[in-house]
Amino acid sequence: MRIPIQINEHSAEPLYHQIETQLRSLIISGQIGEGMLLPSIREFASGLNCSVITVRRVYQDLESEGLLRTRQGTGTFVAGVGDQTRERFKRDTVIEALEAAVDTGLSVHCSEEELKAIFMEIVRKKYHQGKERESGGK
Amino acid sequence: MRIPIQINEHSAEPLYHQIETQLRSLIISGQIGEGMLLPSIREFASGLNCSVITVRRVYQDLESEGLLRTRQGTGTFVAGVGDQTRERFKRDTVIEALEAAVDTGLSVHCSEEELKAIFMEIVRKKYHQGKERESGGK
Amino acid sequence: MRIPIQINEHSAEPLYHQIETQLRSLIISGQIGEGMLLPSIREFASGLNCSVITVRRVYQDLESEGLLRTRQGTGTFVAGVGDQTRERFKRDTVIEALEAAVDTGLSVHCSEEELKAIFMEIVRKKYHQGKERESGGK
Amino acid sequence: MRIPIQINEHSAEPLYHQIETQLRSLIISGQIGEGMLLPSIREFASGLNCSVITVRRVYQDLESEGLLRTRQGTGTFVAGVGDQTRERFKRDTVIEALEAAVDTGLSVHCSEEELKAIFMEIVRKKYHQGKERESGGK
DNA sequence: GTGGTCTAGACCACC
DNA sequence: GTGGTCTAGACCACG
Repeated sequence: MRIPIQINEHSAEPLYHQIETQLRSLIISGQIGEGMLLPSIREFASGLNCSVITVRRVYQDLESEGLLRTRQGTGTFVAGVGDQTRERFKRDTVIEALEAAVDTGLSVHCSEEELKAIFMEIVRKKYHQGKERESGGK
Repeated sequence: MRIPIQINEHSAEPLYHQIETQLRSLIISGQIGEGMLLPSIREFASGLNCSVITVRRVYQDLESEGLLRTRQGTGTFVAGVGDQTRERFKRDTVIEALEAAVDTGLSVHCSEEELKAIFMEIVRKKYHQGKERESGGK
Repeated sequence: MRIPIQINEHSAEPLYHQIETQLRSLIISGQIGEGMLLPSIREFASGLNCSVITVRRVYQDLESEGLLRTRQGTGTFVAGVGDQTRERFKRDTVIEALEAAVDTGLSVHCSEEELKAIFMEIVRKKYHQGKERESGGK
Repeated sequence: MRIPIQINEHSAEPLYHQIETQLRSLIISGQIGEGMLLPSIREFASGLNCSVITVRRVYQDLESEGLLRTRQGTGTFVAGVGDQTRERFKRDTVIEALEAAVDTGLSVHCSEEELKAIFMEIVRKKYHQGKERESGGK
């Protein structure tokens, strides 16, 4: 299976962290289903054009979070995530991200109205964009 | 003049970066006015309980962004940025923060409605909180 | 790879600035090609007989100019700048240098004819010198 | 007498050095004639909006070069500069400036033809501009 | 007094 | 191995 991960070379964010964040999202949002076999470390690393050490670290970290399970000689699988856990995680993730953004707005003294207006515009753009792409793909 | 900077010792965010971010906010939000003389690097460092080198780096970085101007033997000043530039700077900062948050929402397949609801709740809480504090302070 | 940098110990020009200027020239003149891996800061510092901090500063400054790109744990690379950008960069550098020289001529009331004559003589000498050295080297 | 000095606040060049360079040019090019009384340190400093210490340093430096002469209680005068000295100085100054510019051209691998073309253009612009201004002033 | 430069050395995170 | 951060401390140049 092909795992859709986007690497941003120019970001200051460490490679392993970019991969972890995205893979975690894919698992928890259910886009990579429970029990599914992930690519081998070498295969994944080659696909991402990065070091095997980096992928190994990602698998280890997510395993220690309980999201993955490794079976010697067999491979790495997606562990079971309860619906309740999934929902709570999604919500927590979103809340954290939005709070950070609102804090930024507050720090530069952006008015409540302006912040809301900009937010609505961005949501409209990004969610609409996605729908168009889906429709286009049919 | 006393510059209100909050340092979080336990954060993974580098010291110099915390200071930079906050000082940048103070400048572009206009809370530190154009032409104002900032504390000397030694004085500031002592106040923040950090090395002079760290403060120097902050001043240097913000100077290379065009927000500060320093003259040897004289001190470091807030550079003159037009209101227009400041507004653009402010808007860009907010847009960037909100886009990151909405991207996060998209990545975990959060619905548009849920995202908006959570956002409104957070804004209400944070902006209201501020007002209460202001009223309480009177 | 060996980077040819000449340090002048006795100059009033700061060390880091000498290195920056020369390294910038090597990059924008295309002598160090796009994507090339530069020496590690420790290696470079040892070769230049200076502190790692000084080299680090050079790499950092050139990165903020967009000429270099560095990734933690991997190294520092020459950033991809288009030929167009490089040409503009080159031309700007030369124009700036020549304008400063002509301004000097004007400030001491040197006549247009004399200035041109001296310029031609210097160009002839320096460009010819270079060619002789190349021929001599064969 | 009003001494025409232009200070560039944004330059990294130290204040005293900017003043020295320009005053030296004015004296050696003969625009401030031999024996002329310069403004008092305080007066000059006030006119330039800088510290008296800075002007004092300028006068001292130029005096030690033999270009100025200070008489206790009387003031600072322009010392005599022989025509020969004046001519040699002018020439040396111009040569030094042009050599630096040509070196820059060489360092970025600018071709001889291009360098000459850019130079001619700049000379034409700057010398012509001056003449126009003179004519316009009449 | 101010900022500007450079050093040696430490510890951490990343690959 | 790589770069990233931070420290203490020195010395110089500027105003």
